[in-house]
Amino acid sequence: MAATMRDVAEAAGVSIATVSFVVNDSKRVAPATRRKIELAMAELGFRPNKVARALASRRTQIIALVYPALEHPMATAMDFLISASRAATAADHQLVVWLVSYDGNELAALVGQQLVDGVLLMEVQLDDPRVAVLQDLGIPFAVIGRTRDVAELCYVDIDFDTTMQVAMDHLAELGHTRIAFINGSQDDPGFASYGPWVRSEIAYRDLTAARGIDPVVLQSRQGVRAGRAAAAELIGTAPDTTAVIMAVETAAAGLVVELGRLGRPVPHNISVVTINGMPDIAASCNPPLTVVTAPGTELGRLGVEALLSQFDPNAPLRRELRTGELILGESTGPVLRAAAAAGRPAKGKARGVARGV
Amino acid sequence: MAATMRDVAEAAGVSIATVSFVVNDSKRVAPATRRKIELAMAELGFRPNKVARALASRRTQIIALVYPALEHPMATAMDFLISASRAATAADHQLVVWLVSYDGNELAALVGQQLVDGVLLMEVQLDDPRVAVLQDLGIPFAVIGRTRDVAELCYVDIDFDTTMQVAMDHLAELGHTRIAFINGSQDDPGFASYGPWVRSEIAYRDLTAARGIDPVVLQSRQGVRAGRAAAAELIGTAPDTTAVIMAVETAAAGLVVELGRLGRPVPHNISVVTINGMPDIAASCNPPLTVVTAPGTELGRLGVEALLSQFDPNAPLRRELRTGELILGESTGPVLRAAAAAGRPAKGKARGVARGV
DNA sequence: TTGAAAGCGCTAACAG
DNA sequence: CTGTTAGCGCTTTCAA
Repeated sequence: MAATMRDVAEAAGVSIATVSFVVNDSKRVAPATRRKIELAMAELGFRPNKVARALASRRTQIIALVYPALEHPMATAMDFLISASRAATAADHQLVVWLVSYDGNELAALVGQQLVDGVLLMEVQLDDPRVAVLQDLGIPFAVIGRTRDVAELCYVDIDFDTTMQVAMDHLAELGHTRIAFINGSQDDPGFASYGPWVRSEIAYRDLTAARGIDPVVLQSRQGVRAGRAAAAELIGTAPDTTAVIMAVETAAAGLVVELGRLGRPVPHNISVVTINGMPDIAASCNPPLTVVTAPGTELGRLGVEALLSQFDPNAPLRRELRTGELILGESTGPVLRAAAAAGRPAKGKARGVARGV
Repeated sequence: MAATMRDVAEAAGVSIATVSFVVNDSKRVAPATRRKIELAMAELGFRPNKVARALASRRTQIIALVYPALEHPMATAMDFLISASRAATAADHQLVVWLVSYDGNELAALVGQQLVDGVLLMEVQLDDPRVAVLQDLGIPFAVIGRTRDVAELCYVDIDFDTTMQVAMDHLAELGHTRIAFINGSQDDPGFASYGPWVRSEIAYRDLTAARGIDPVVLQSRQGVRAGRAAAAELIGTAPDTTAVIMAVETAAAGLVVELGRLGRPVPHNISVVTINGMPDIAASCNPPLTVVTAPGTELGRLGVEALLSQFDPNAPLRRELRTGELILGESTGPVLRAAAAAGRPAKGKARGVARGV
C-alpha cells in the first residue's frame, strides 16, 4: 500500500501534524525538521491522499463541468472542456464531467454528493432552472452564457454585439449593404429562446438600424439539409441580398452549396460569413468560409477562473465577455456592382458552375 | 449544513450503522426500521457524503479518462467522452478528465493522489509508456487502442481489418479495382507509428493482395491543404486510380476539392471513401462523403465497461473490437468504364465542373 | 517550533 | 436484526 502521513511521521521521527505542515506549507517548520521530513517522503514515495484531505479540509479541489450534451450539443464543447481542464489543473483542481440535462433535480442530486466544490454550467438558457437550483444549494457556480436576469450571476459569455459588428464591418468594407442574417431556428427543440441567437439577432437589428440597412432575418435549423433550404428561402424572399451572416455553422456548408446551385455562387455573387464557428470547420468547407470564431478556448479558462475566484469570499463578482476573431476564408468578397445597383440577382449560372476553378 | 448519517440515526432513533445498511442496502434491515430511517432521511434531505464514503470504503467511484489532447487531438473525442461518461454514470461512477501527455510521470502523480479507482487511456500508442506506468502502479486500467504487445492488456479498439474490408467491398461492388489508400503521415509529430494507421495499412495490403489489386499507398498530413497535396501526388504517381480509401478525415475535403480541380471529379471520375471518420463531418463536405465511421460512441461505453469489470477480481479480461458503419454519401460511384479499361484518366474536365448539378 | 488529540462522515467487522 | 467500535488518512485547533 501507499505510504501514509503516519508512515512519514514515524520515519522522520516527528508527529503527523508536522508532516502535514510541510506537505501543505501551512506553518513554519524548522529547516532541519523539514529536511528530515522531505527525505522521508522521498524515500517512501509519499503522495498525500486527496480523499482524506478532502474529508478533513472540506475541500475536494474538484469542480464539475455541466454539459447538456444531449439537449445542447455544441461543436466547441471539446475546446471548451480542454481549456477549462487546463485552467483547473493550473489552479490545482480537477474537473469532473456531468452530462445532465436542464432538469435541476439531477443536478441537485449530484451536488448533494458533496464531491465538488463548485460548478461550471455550460450552455445556460435565458431561463435556466439549473441556476435557481444552484443558488438554493448555495454552492459556488459560474455559467457560460447568460440568463435573462443577470443579477448576482457570475458569468462569462460571448460578446454577441461585437461579434456581429466584426462580421458586419467586414462585409461593409467589401461594399455590402444588403446583408441578411440567418439565425438558428426557434423550432429546434430546446433552442426555443436560445441566448446566443436571441442576442445575435438583437445585435443584428441594432446594427442594421444604425447603418440604415434593411434587416432580413431568416431561420435555419441544424444540418446541411437545413442550410440548403435556407438558401432557397433566402433567394426566394430577398433575392437582392449580397451577403449573409450565418449563425448556424452546421448548416453553412449546405447554404453555400445550394446558393451555388441556385446560380448565386459564393463568394462571387453572395458573400457568406459564419459567426461563432470553429476555424477548422470553416476551413474544411469549399470554399473555405470566412468566420468570426467562437472564443471557446478563452471562455473555458475564464469560466473556471471566475468560478474559482468565488472561493475567495471577498473577491469581486467576475463577469467577462469575449469576442472571437475574424478568420478570412474565401466565402466573402467584394459586392457585385450590378447586383448591388440593380437589386437583382446577377446572371450567375455560368459563373457559379465555374466556381473555384 | 447538510444532514449527516448521525443526524439521520438520531432522528430515526437507530444507530448510525443501521442507517448505513439501508443507504447502501448492504444488510438486511427490518421493514419497520427501514421505514423509519427512510422517513428521517427524506425529512432531513439526507445525501450520503461521497468523500467520506470513499475514504472509509477505499473506493471513490471515480474513474479517470486520460486524453492527450495536445499530442493526439481526435475529432471523435467528444463522442467518446460522452459515451464513456454515460456508461460511468450508469454504473454509479463519475468521470474526471486528465489531459496529460504521454509522459508517464504526470500520470503517475495523478494516480498517486488516489482520487480514482481506475484509468481509461485514450489514444494509446503502439509503444506507450503510460501502460507500463499503470501496470507498475497496480491500478486497474483499460486502453482504447492497442499497444504492440497486447499480453494481459485490457483494451477496446476499432477493428481495422473489418473497417478496411467494408470500405473495399463497397468500392469493389461499384466495380473498382484500382483502389489507392491514403494513410496518415509518419511525419506528423507524435504519429510516427500510430496504431490505427499501421493497422489500417496492414489491412489494406492484406486485402489488396488477397484480391489481386495493386496496392498504392500514399501518406497525407492533417488538414485541407495536405489533402490537396495528396490529390496532386495521387494523380501524379497513380493516374489510373479510380477509387481512394482515405484515412485522414481532416484532409478529405482538400483531397476531393483538388481532385475536382485536377479534372478528376468526385465521384464521377474518382470515388473517395473515408474511414474512421465522423458522419457529420462527412455530410458537410461537398459532395457528402461516403464514410466508414469510427465507432467512438460504442468504444467509450465499452472502454468504461471493460475497466469497471476489472473491479470484479474473477471477471475475465475483456477485449473488444468494433467496426463503424458504412454511410453512403455521394463521393463514391460506379467506376468509369473508359478509365478502368484503359487505365487512363477520363476526360473529366467538363463533367467535373458540372458535378453535383 | 512541534505534538496531542479531536474530528471530517462514513464503512465494516464483530458482538449481542 | 441492530448497535458498538475502530478505523479510513488527513487537517486543525490548542497546548506545550
